[in-house]
Amino acid sequence: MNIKQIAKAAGVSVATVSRVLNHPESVAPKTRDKIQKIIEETEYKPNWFAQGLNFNKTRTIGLVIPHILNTMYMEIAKGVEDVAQQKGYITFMCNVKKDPKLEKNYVEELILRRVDGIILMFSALEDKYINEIEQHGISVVLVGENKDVEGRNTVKVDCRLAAMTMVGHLSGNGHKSIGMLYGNDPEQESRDILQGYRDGMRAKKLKVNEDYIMELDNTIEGGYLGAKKLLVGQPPKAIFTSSDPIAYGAIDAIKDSGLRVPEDIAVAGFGNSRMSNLIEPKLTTVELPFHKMGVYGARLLFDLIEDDEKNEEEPRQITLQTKMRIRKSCGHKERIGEMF
Amino acid sequence: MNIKQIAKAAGVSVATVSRVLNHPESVAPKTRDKIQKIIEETEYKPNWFAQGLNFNKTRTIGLVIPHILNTMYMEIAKGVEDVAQQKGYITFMCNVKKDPKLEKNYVEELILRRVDGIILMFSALEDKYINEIEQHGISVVLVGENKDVEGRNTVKVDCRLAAMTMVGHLSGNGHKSIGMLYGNDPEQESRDILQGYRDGMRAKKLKVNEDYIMELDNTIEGGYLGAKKLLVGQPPKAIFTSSDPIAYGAIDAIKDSGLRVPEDIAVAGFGNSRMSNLIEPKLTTVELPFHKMGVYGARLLFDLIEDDEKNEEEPRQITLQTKMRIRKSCGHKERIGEMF
DNA sequence: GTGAAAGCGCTAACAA
DNA sequence: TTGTTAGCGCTTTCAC
Repeated sequence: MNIKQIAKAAGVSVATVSRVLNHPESVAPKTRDKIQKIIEETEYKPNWFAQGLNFNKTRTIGLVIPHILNTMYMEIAKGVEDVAQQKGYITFMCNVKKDPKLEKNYVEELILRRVDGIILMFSALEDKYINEIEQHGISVVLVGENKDVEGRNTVKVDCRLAAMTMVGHLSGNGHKSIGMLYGNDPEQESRDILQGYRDGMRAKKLKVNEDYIMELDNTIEGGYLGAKKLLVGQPPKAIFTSSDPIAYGAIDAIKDSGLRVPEDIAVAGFGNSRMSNLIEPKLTTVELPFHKMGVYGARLLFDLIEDDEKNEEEPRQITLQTKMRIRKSCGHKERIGEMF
Repeated sequence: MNIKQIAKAAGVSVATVSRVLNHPESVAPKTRDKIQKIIEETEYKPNWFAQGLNFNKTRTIGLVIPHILNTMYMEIAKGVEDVAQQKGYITFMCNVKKDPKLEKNYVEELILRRVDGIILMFSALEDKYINEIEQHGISVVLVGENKDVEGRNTVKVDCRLAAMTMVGHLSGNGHKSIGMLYGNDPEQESRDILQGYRDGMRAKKLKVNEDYIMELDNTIEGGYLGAKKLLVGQPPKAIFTSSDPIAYGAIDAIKDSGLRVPEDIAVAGFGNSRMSNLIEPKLTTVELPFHKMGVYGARLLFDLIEDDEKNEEEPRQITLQTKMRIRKSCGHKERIGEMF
C-alpha cells in the first residue's frame, strides 16, 4: 500500500494525500475526511525510507551502553528510554562490551542510520571522534563521564565528593586505618573515587597506608582476590571499595578468612546495586542516581535535537549528587536503618 | 557527499559507482580501483534511506524485551546481540516494561522501520497480531515462550521438567512437606513450574497441601510476604519458588521469624540469578540457559531472514534443558558444592 | 564495460 | 484548495 494507491482510491493527487499526512489544515475538510478514512481503513503507513529521504530525520536515537548485563548501566538506559518513549522516539541500544573498537563500529552504524542524536555512556571514544559525529549533524550527550571534557554536553556524578563523604563516615565510626580497593573501570570514575578517598583521609587527618590501596578488576572475583591480599599481615580496620561487586567479593574473602564484618573489618561499597541490602551483612554504600542520569541525559539530548538554536549555545554540564546508604557492613554504632 | 559527487570526481556515471558498490566484479579493474580509491578517501557511505528504498532490507532486527532491568532478560538479549553483531546486524532493543500496549506500539515502530526480523521475548502479543507482522514480510521468532504455540518458530525451556527434578531433589533431601511460592509472571513459565511441582510431588508420592501453594508477585517483596503467610501455623519443611527473587524474599522472611535456612526450612529457587551464590545461605536453584536461548533464537531468526526457502519449511521449536545448582539453602546432606 | 534514464515512495515548490 | 512535477540518493534495466 503506497501513497499513489491511496490517492487513486480517493480520487485525488498524491500531493493532497501527502498534505493530509503532513499539513492537514491546508486541505479542505471534506477532502481531508475522505482521505483520512481511506488511510485508516487501509492502515496505510508512509514508507519510512521515502520519508527519511526527504526529512532526514528518523525519530530515533542511539544509546551506547558499556555492558548490558550490568544493571547500573541498564538503569541509566531505562532513564533514557523512558524519556525517549514519551517523546515518541525509539532507541537503538548498543552493547559495546567495553570494547572501544566495537563502540566505534556501533557509532558508525548509528551515523549511517541517521539517528537524530546519540547518548554515550561512560564512553571510551576519543574527543576528535565525537566531533566527527557532530559534523554529521547528530547531537551528542555524554552520560556518566567524569573526564574533564570541555565544550560538551554532559551529565555526571560527583564521585570524588561522594567518596570523601564515605571516608568521613567510616572515620566517624571510629575507623582509623581504611583500605581502598578500586576497580580499573570505569576508569575515570574509579580515579575520582580514589581521589575522593585520599582527600577524605586528608580531611580527617588519617594516615594513608599505600599498601592498603589496591587496583583490581571491577568484579566480585577481583574484590575477593584483592581483599585476600589485604588480609595477610596487618589488615586495615575498614575497607572502602569503588563498586559494590568489589565489596561483595571483599566481604566473602573476609568471611572465608574467619573474620567478621563489620566487627573485625568494616566494608563500604559504591553504587548501591540491588543486592546490597540482601547480602549478609547489608552493605553500606553510595547510591548513584542512575535513572536520573539517563533522564537528564535524554532531556538534554532532546533539547538539542528539537531546538536547533540550543546547539549554538554554551554546552551544559549537569552534575548530580549521590546519597549515602548506611547499612550494617560499615559498623555504624547506632543502627539507624538507612540514612538519606 | 553523495554518489553523484563521487561519479563526477571519478569522471564516470553514477551507475558505475553504484556497480562498484554492489557488483564490483562487473566493472573494469582500472575504473574500479580509481572509484574505490575516491570512495575511501572521501569516506563516502551510501545514503541509507536511498538504499532502503531500493533494497527494502535494513540489516536490522528488533528485540522485544519484557524489562531491561531484569538481568535474566538481558542475558537472553546479549545472546541475541552477540549473534546479530557477528552477522553485521544491528539490534533495536525495545523495553516494553511488561505492558502489552507498549509492546504493540514498539512492534509497530519496528514494522515501520522495516526491520528484517523480530525476536519476541516472553511476549504478550496475540497470535493474530504475530501473523500481521509476518504479513509484512518480517520473520518472527519467539523466545522464552512456553505457551503451546503451533506453527511458530520458538525457543523454549522445559520448566515443568526442571521443577519436577527440583522437587525430586528436595524430596531426596528428606523433605516431605514442600510448599510452593509461584509468581504471576512470566505467566506461562510460572504455570509450568507449578505443574512441574505437582507432577514432582505425585512422582514422589508426597501429599500436596493446597495451603502451601501460593501465587504472588514475582519480586523479593512478594516472596517475603508470601513466606510470612506460610510461616504462621504449621509451616512446610521446604519451600520451592518459581524464581530466585521470590526465594530471596522467602529466606529473608524465614530469618526474620527466627528460623534457620536450611536447618528449619529449606529453600530452592528457580533461575540462578547472579546473587544466588552471594546470599546467606547460598541458594539452591535451577539454572536456565538464558544466553543460549538468545543465541539459538537469533540463529533461528537469521536462518529465516537469509534463506527465504526456510520460511516455507515447517516452523522449528527448540527446547533447551536446565541445570540444577545445588547449594546450601536446600539442606543437601553432603555439601558437594555445585552440581552440574 | 559503461551511460542514460526509469523508478523506489515520498515531500514541497510552483502553477493553476 | 488542488494538481503537476522536480527532486531526495540510490539501483538497475536497457542500450550502446
